[in-house]
Amino acid sequence: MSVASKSNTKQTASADDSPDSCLVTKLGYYIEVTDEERELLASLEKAEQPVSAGEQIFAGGDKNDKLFVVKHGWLYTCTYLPDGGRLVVRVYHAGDIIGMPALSFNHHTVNLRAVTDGCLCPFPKSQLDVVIKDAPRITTLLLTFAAREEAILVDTLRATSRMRPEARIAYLLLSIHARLKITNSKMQNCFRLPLNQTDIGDAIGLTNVTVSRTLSAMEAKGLFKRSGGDITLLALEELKEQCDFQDRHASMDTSWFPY
Amino acid sequence: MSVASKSNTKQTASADDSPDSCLVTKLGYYIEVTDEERELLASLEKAEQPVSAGEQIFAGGDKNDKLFVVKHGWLYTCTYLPDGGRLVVRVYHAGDIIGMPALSFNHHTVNLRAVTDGCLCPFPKSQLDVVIKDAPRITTLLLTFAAREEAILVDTLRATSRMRPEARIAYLLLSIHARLKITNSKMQNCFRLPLNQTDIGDAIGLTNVTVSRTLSAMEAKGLFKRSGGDITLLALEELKEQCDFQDRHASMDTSWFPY
DNA sequence: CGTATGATTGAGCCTACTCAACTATTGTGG
DNA sequence: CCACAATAGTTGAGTAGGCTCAATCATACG
Repeated sequence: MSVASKSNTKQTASADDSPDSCLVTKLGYYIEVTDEERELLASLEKAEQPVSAGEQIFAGGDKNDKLFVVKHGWLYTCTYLPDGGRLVVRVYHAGDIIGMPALSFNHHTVNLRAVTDGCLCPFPKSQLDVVIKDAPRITTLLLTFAAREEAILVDTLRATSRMRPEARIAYLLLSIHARLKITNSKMQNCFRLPLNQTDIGDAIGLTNVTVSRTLSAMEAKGLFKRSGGDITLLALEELKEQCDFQDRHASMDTSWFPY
Repeated sequence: MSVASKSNTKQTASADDSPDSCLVTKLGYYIEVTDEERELLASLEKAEQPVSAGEQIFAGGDKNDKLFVVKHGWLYTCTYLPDGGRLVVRVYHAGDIIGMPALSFNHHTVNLRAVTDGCLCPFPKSQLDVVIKDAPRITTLLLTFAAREEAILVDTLRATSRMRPEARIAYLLLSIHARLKITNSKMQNCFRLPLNQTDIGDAIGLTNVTVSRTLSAMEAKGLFKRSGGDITLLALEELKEQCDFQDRHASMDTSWFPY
């Protein structure tokens, strides 16, 4: 599961960093990564671009020729509705690759904004070529990741468009929790949630008012505890049941992978 | 755009068939397909499995080791909510590959049901290996397709979770229209829509009652015309504006592809 | 300490839902 | 070819849940 650390990068800024490259940590959760593959992946993380809380990194419509590996920090992509409403599409953490959905387009389809200070590693789309030609296992994993995001987005659609506010909140908390656990093996049921209630609402189709009321009601029931910006999930099973939650991150069928 | 036809397959059952393999027709819309690639793709369509209207092909939870190419017919994937509600996730037509979102899982995440009589070509997941190892351009295209589905699903989420009934209907009609145009170059603004109003409602988060009222209101406005199961879009621009529609199918950035 | 941002709480409203009856269409067997 | 059944679509009336608007309270930061 975990990967022997041998890199000498010097980032220590955030709790969700690992001594190894974040990308390797994440991919290494699912497959064994060879030294050649490790080197190939490291080449995607050569450039560094620090970002600060609240900063917009790109906007929908901007020219789009790069992808980004998240080194640390929280970010989200969002899109605006004709009526001015906003939809938070996806929250990104260390080890995530940002930009895949727009691979096929010349221009970005969403806006990217940093929630906290952080660091991105931009690399050109065309650098995927090297991976595709030289590293079939990594390619397969990337394809599988992209396909999996579809399944996750369907879960989001299910929760966001058809469930009660309580269930939507439960879904959001559990999905963030499940994502964080992959690159943060020591994490238990407590994590920092740097989103405000408007962000949360925009992610699950509620107003900040309903989010506030619902969070209070759920906390009163003892489903979780808030303190500062931290969330502690107290009744995991009940939360899961409430929104019919499936963890799409914990395991993966790699039996059909090449080699 | 279109591909020189040279195959001698014998299907003529449905209007959306082409003399070439459906998969080649679809991929060939975006890149030039070489003869070797064509042969590789044909090997994915060797097996045939006829399906009849209403039939359930697999259910969520079933063992999942295959993908399917749609040869002809309409199908959809759907999932059920804890309260018994149903969500139609995606409609599939000739040339589509079914099952990508579940690539990473041992078990299906959704149910697959045939809307009309049709024909599927099942092939094992592991057959993707050959593509990944031998056909980097096809691999890139598959990766790009998977990533694009994410962008499309975000559009769906935007419409389904946050727009008025009229806009949702507009979105559904336009997205089906955009998909059909790819493998059906002669199609204009008229197409057969074999979904009933309950299916439509389950696809965009409305009840059949609201779908009925909304369809009637939109038809009265002259946005489209219904007759039998056929839909003719009369005011494309107005429909597009109503739901802020982006055609994710018509074009694709292939500039960064290998070779 | 003052300001800005974020969270909470209350009151009233609006839209799509539910429930229910009815009409239209399609398909099948006598 | 017609009669009947089953499925699909339409229409009306009443309801409820989350939204809007708005005021107040809490927290963080310079």
